[in-house]
Amino acid sequence: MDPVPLIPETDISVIFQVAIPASPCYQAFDYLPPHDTPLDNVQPGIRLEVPFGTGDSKKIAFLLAIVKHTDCPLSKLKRVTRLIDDEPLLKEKDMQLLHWLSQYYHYPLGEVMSSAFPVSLRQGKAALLPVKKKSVMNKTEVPVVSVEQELQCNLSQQQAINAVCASLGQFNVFLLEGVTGSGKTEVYMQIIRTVLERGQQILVLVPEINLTPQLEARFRKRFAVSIAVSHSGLTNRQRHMVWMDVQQGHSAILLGTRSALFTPLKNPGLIILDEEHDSSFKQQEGFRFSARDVAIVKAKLLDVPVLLGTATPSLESLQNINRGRFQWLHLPERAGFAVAPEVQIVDIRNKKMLEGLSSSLIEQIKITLARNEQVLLFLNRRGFAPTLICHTCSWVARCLQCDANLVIHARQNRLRCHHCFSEQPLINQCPACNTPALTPLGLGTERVEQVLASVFPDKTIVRLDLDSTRRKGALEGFLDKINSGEADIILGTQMLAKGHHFPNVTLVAILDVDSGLFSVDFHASEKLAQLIIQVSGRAGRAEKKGRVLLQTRQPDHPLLTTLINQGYRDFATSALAERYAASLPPFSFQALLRAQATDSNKTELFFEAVLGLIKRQNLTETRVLGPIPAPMLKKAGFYRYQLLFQNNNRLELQKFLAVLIPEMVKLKQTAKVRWSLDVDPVDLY
DNA sequence: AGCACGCCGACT
DNA sequence: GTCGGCGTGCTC
Repeated sequence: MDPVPLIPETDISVIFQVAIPASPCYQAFDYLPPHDTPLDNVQPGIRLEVPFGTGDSKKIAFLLAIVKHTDCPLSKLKRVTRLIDDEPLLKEKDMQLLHWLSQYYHYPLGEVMSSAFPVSLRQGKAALLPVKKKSVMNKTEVPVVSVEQELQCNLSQQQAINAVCASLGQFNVFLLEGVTGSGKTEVYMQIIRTVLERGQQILVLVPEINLTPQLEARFRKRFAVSIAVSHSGLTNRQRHMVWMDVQQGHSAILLGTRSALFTPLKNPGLIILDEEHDSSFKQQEGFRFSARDVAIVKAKLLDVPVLLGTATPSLESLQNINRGRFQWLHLPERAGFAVAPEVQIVDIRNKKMLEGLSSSLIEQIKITLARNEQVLLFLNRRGFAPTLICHTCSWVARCLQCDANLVIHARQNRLRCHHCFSEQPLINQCPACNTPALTPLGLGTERVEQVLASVFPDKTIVRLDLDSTRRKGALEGFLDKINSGEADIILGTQMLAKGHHFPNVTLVAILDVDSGLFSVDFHASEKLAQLIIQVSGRAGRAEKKGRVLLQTRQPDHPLLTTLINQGYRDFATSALAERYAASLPPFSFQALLRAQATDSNKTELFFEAVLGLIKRQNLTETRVLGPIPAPMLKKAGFYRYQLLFQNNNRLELQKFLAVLIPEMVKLKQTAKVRWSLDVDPVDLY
């Protein structure tokens, strides 16, 4: 046998180009190959350990390519310490996706790669292979035993299934628009069955962790295949195992939240993204990607169809349908016997209110409870009251770290800031004028719970918000209470709006619609309309007809009247027309540069330097708006400002950022602030 | 981001 | 005399 060829010490004709997660480092780094290691089977996508920086500190790096030369002075070249993987954990297509992500979001490649791996693999732990089972990807033995019978589909469901199934094996984006209760999940499952029969894997993404259990349960009931579930609730080891399991092709279905998107699929056949309009798909810190947009890019790379499902399509997706880029699939009616709820505006101007509840709402609650049906009340503000005020001297409890009021949490006797972690005991005496009585102003879920308890003393009330569900298992307990019929009135925030199926709820009320009507962010009306429709969708999902009440002081607001009289699609059409007239997304493209520092002078100097750079580079094609202070200027002790970039052409905006960001990183003012770039921001403030 | 180098004020 | 402040610059 031939001796293994060793790379002589002096031979620099082999250079390892690697990506290292070392935050602001955008460039690849060059290394000499490791000692005494045959290179015949070394492929891009493997992990390496490399010396990096001063001392003997080591980093886990990712091999990008093996090249023949380097621009780096030879004296600087260090040697790779060791190869961690024998075989690449990522295939070429996976690597291509990561390269695209780094370029599009202008985020360092090393960090992007790092975020694609579970923590233990990031840290360089060995890739544990799950026990070798027979791969379910083996076409010859399809284990698709439907445990549960498929439901009979109506014509539009069947058309949707046929359209996607006809496209298997090639890229296509489908938008499945169906009201709550129209049977989207059945459509997903029948398509999934066909993909399983082809011996391929399915990636199913949901916006948040709470939505995984019910979908998982339905999949398990239907399919006798290995199903992997991945979300932030798993331990590092569990995540590692799930990741490897899917990578090895041992699980046929991967169900998860946005981070599951990066798990490499051995044999991908379909990507499903449920509730595509949901802004939780946008990562709001660090690497700010949109899981919806990335899912589409990934599907394109993999040559598989991607199916986006929702009752309330995002304006971007509707525009993509209008332009013929997405194929529209529509489920116009509710499946089975369910009928659409009746939506009604409750004008609360000059009405006597009982802690946020109008008399007509209380009347409706009574009628509903008398019929032994459940009531769901939505208020997007947790705590007892958002303000504590002194009526003598008008002192207000403020957070010292933020430009915000402290929220009263009566249960725990605390005043809390919802924007930083600060909190303090609840006080009764005004610290400014010593008046021995302070007044809680405004409404939170705790306060509404209290008034409900006094109006309906013999009824069971369940409050679902971040505070009440913090304890592990608490949410499941509440959901059981609701589903068993023990709960009469369900009261809660955001988390009620999403996906949960409460068949006995027939009355839904939104206590304060107005808080969403007058925002400075142009996305707000779209989000409010989606929220109203989603919350309304909780009403009357079974045979019982539902009723929805919207309490407002703006009963003639066009958003509400259009939405209620003409429906979501008409609202969306007029909202798109407004966006077009104002050249706003999806008719233009934006990126938001945020910066914050404890010393506001530093952010000022930073943006001054950025503007100077833009001028020097003569980057005139792209509109530059600002910098402006964030609406909450001071948060957690940091002063925050932002600069908005906008261009009608996505590519032009990308070119602009591609010049600006690498130059900006080199400015000395940049190092003095915490900054972030948000491409396609959904939260402008 | 970390980490080291480097040049100016109050201490044993 | 020196310990350490953080401003600046680099990481193959």
